[in-house]
Amino acid sequence: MTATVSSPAERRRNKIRARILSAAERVFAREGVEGLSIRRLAENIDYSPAAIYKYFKSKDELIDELKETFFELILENVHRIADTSTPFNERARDCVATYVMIAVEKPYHYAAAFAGEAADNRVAPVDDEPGFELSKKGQAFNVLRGMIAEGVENGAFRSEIDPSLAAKSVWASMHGLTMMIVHIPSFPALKADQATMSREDFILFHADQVIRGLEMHNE
Amino acid sequence: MTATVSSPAERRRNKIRARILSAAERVFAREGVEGLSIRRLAENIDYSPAAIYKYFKSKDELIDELKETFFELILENVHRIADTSTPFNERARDCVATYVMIAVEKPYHYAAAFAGEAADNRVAPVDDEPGFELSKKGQAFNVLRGMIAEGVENGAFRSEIDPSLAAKSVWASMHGLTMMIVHIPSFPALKADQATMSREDFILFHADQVIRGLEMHNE
DNA sequence: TATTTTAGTGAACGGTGTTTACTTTCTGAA
DNA sequence: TTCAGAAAGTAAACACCGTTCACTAAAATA
Repeated sequence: MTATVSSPAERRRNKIRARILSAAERVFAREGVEGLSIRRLAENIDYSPAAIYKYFKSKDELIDELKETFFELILENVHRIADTSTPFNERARDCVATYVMIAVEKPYHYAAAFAGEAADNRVAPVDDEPGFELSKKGQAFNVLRGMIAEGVENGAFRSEIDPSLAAKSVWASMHGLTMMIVHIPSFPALKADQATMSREDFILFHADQVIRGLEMHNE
Repeated sequence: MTATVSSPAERRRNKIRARILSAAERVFAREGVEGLSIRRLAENIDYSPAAIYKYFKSKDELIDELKETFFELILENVHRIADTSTPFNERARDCVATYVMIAVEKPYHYAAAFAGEAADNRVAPVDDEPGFELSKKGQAFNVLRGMIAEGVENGAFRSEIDPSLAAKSVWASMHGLTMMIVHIPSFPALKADQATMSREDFILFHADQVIRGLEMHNE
C-alpha cells in the first residue's frame, strides 16, 4: 500500500531511530518515566545525549511513540476477542477483562498514556480532515462503542442506552480498575486484608459488574 | 481528648510547618507536582531551601500531608451523603457521584494521591497494632463497604455479593471516572464529538450504572 | 568536484531534590 | 545568671535532569 522506496540513508536513519526506541522501551518498561533519562538512554546506545534530539524533538515525543505502540497491542487483543463468536454477554465481558489484563502487563506504559494533560483523545475525524488518522486509543474506544451498540440492538442491553455515552462510562470503569492495579501492586488485596480472590478472577468479576450495569432489569 | 500542652517553642514550630504547608497547597492546587519545587516554595515563604528539611523529611512527605488533608475532605462529603435518609439506591448512587465530584475539584491532588507506587492502602489494622490509625483513604473505602453491606442485607443488591469485593470493584469504577476527568479536561466530551451531556449529569449516569451492576436481576 | 545537507559532539544553561558543614539563636538546668 | 546543648537557619556543594548552541566531520547532491 504505502510505497516505501526509501533511500539507503533513510533506511539507516530509521534503523537508528528504532534502536533508540527499543532501548527506551527496555528501560521504560522496567522503571517508567523516572528511570528513563535522555542521558542514560544515550549512554545505553553509545551516543551523546544531544544526538537523541536529531531523532526526536523531545523526551515527550519519544515516549509518545512508546505509548502508541503499546496501545496498538491492547487494540489488537481487544479486537481478537471482539471478533470471536462466543455468546454476546460473555464476549462483551471478556473484551473489558482483556483490556485490563493486557494493560496491566506494562504498568508504566499504561499510567504514562494517561498522565499527560491533553493527549490525543479524538474519537472521530472532524468532517473530512485530510490526513487524519485516529489514535490507537481512539480506535479501541470505537470497538467498545460498536460492541455496546450491538448489545442495544440485539436486546441484551437496555434500549434507552446511548452507546457513545455508555462506552465512556464502561471505559472509565475499565480504566479505573487498571489504574488501581497499576498503582497498588497488590490490588485487589489491600494491606492487612486477606486476598480472597486472584487478580484474574477479580478482573472478570469487575468486568461482569460493568456489563451488568448495561443489562435489562425486569423490575 | 489529646492533651495539647505544647510549649511555646512547639507551637511556634507548628505554625511555621503550617505556613509551609499552606504555601505548598496554594502552588500545588494550581500547578501540581511539576510546579511545586522546594526552591520555589522556600522563596515563597522567605526561607532557604534547606530550611524546609528541618520540617519535612522530603518533598514526598510534604506532599503526602497535602494528600491526606485532601482525602479528609472527600471522606467528610461522602459521609455526609451516606448519613442522609434518602431512599437507599439513590443514596448509594449519590455517594459514588459525590466522591467523583469532590475529587475532581482538585485534580492534581487526586492524581498525586494515586501516583506513588505503594502508598498506604490499608483497610484494617492487623490484629491489635498499637498506634494504628487508618488513612482517610482507607476510611472512605470502609464507608463504601458498609453501604454495600447494607444493600445486600436489605435486599437491594444481589445476595451472593461479597461487600468487600464489590466495594473494591465500585471503588475502581469511581476512581476510573475521576481519573478520566482529571487527565482529559474535556471529558466526557471527546475531541470532535459534540458533548451530549453535562459533566454532572454524566457523573450521575456513571454512578447509576455502577450501582445497577450490584442490583438484583430477575432473569 | 564543489556545495549543501545531515550526523554527531562537548560544553554550557538553568533547573531539580538533597546533604553537609557551619553559624546563630533559643531553651532548660545548675 | 550563666552555660552546655539543642534547635533553627543558611550558603555552598553534589549529582542529577532536559534542552540548546556552536561546532566539526561525514555523506549526499548538484
